[in-house]
Amino acid sequence: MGVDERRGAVLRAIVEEHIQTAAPVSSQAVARASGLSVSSATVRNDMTALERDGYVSQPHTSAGRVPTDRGYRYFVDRFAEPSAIEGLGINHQRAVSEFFGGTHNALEELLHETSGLLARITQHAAVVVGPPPESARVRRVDLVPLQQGQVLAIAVLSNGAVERELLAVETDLSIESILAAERVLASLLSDSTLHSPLTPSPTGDAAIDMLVNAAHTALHRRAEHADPLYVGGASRIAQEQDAFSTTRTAATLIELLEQQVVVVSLVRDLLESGVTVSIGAEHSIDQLRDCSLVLAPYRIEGEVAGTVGVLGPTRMDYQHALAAVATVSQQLGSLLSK
Amino acid sequence: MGVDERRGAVLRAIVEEHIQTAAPVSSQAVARASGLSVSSATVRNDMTALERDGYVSQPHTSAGRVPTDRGYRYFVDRFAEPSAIEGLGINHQRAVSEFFGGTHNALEELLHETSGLLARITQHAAVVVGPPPESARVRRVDLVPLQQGQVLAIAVLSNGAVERELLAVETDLSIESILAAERVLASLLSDSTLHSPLTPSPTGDAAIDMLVNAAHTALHRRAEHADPLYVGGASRIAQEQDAFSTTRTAATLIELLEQQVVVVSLVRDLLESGVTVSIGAEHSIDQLRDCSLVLAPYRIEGEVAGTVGVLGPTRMDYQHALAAVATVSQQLGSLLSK
DNA sequence: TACTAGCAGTCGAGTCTACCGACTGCTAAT
DNA sequence: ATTAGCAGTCGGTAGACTCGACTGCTAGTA
Repeated sequence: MGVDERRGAVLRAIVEEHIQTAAPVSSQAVARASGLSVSSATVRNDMTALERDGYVSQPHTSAGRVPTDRGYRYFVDRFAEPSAIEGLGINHQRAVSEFFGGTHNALEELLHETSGLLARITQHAAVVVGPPPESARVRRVDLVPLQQGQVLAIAVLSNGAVERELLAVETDLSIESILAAERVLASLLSDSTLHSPLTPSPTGDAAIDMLVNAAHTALHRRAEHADPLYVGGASRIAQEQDAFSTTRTAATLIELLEQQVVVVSLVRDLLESGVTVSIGAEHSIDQLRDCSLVLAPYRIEGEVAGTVGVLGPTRMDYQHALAAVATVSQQLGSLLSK
Repeated sequence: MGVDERRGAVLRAIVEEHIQTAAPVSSQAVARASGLSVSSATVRNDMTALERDGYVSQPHTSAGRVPTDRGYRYFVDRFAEPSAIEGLGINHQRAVSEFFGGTHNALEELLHETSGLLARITQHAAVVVGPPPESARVRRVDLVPLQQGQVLAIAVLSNGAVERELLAVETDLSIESILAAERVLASLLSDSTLHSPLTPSPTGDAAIDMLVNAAHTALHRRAEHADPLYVGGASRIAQEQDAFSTTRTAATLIELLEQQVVVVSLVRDLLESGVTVSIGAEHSIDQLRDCSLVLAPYRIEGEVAGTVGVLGPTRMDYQHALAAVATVSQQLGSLLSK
């Protein structure tokens, strides 16, 4: 076995040990657990080399080594990815099967529950990005008068999502005008996407045209909103005392998840550049400096429709997280394709 | 000034001081800040009496006094309630006005944003319980076929809420049958509540009847679900380091909010017995032992429709919280009544 | 050249002590 | 009834000390 190969094994042992114990890993522990038959002194030499190259670091002089972001990165690229699918225990596999085998409700609820499932099996916070509204076709458009001067515009999409916008209208608008506008919108939008650039053609009746336009732009605008995000198990973040030093950082993280938009765009950016695991400060969101994000896109009828992901401390079980997101995304995709 | 009156003033000073400083309050501090012109020795005598009666307690022998749940209770009943509405600063009042003056979307989004507003001005977690589905009348029923064998049943309610249920149907169901079922449901449910005990009368066509029944029971069941809960500012809980000793308890609290059901029924129970402020262990939810809950129902056209509330540590600014929930609930109610 | 054994050095963490200061409770005086 | 003053209690902090878990280095070995 060459030196480089052994150093990889040492790094691997350091990462695996550190994931388990959360403490700096000593040369002795590596010599004992790595399966290599070398002395701790040799391991120490390798460790100094690994430290020189930036894969591990020392909290203080007389302590063991802790992996750096770079160390985790090497570990994930080299050791974790291949066996992703098998890495899920039988219990978790069964939980996933039961979940997707059971009955579910409309899209939004399903996605929300999926985030809960992922959080449960990984013990970390989980996110699910829903399919963007423009990916589905309009199946139905309703204009429902609620009170004087208020009309609710509703679009039912082919994936089961429902988009709504509340419109303010003139109070003397007749039921007949609303029905007429509804018909115009239905013929305009049916089987196209909300995002489609069609413009309504005037009917001649100004009141109807105004309502049609208002509803059309409102629904159109909604389709351009950020994709919907579902967060599960945010409370796990507060449990990870050791990883997120101050409670302040934990609170900041939870707040970030509440705001949604930052996370959604980060997830999108990462996947667009083909990244499925983002470790520590690799991305540019300062508040997520101490976190890793493990992602897997899910496909509906072959097309990428959304993403499931796990958000945990950099010191997380990547094998397990990768296996979890892979399994869940695959099952979710096939359920939604059905 | 009688002795009892002075003791009340001492208790009041202790509570107010403790709310500000989060530390045990000494007799000196009370003598200085209470506005009473008595010596600290007199205050000490009153403090022992207050302790004997269970209003305050001493963390250890040589420390100041801390209010007990009972102390807070006396404070809230005696000093806080009267001036509730005025207790909101001008900045917060403006924030509320701006919020309710702006435009909003369909009901669910409005309620969610309201919880965020309340969290922002109180600096605590906030909850909003939405109007129960059965309180609104059905304005529209849709049966939208999504894919082979799937029909989405949608009910639009008069308050702008939309209830959905996904139905599994036989794959060879014709569009005409679905439309026929939709008509039956529409005439059955229109202008009644989802909760209404009407039963559909058979049409003679078995396929149609089956679909009608499935949709009807599904929507009916949904109306019996717990009322919807919107949580804002859950991250504030993690920020309150001193109040929730371990991070464990903070995590438990956030988890409780995620689960929704416990909180919803607690809020309902409290309001039904006329309680608007629940302090510490007064209620029976063990995880909320160190929390207080400040509630205010909001009314839509005179009828109680839901609740807004603030969830914080027992050591919270009750004056401010009461003012905040009072103002927000009032404004929310009048917006929804409009 | 590659590895190992062993020793000296470093530093964090835990323990013990002493001390300071912030309180209270009590008593005697007003 | 109130107050001033004093003695007593106890938590928190700082310093000294020890323990032990590491590493880095050097000299020796295959």
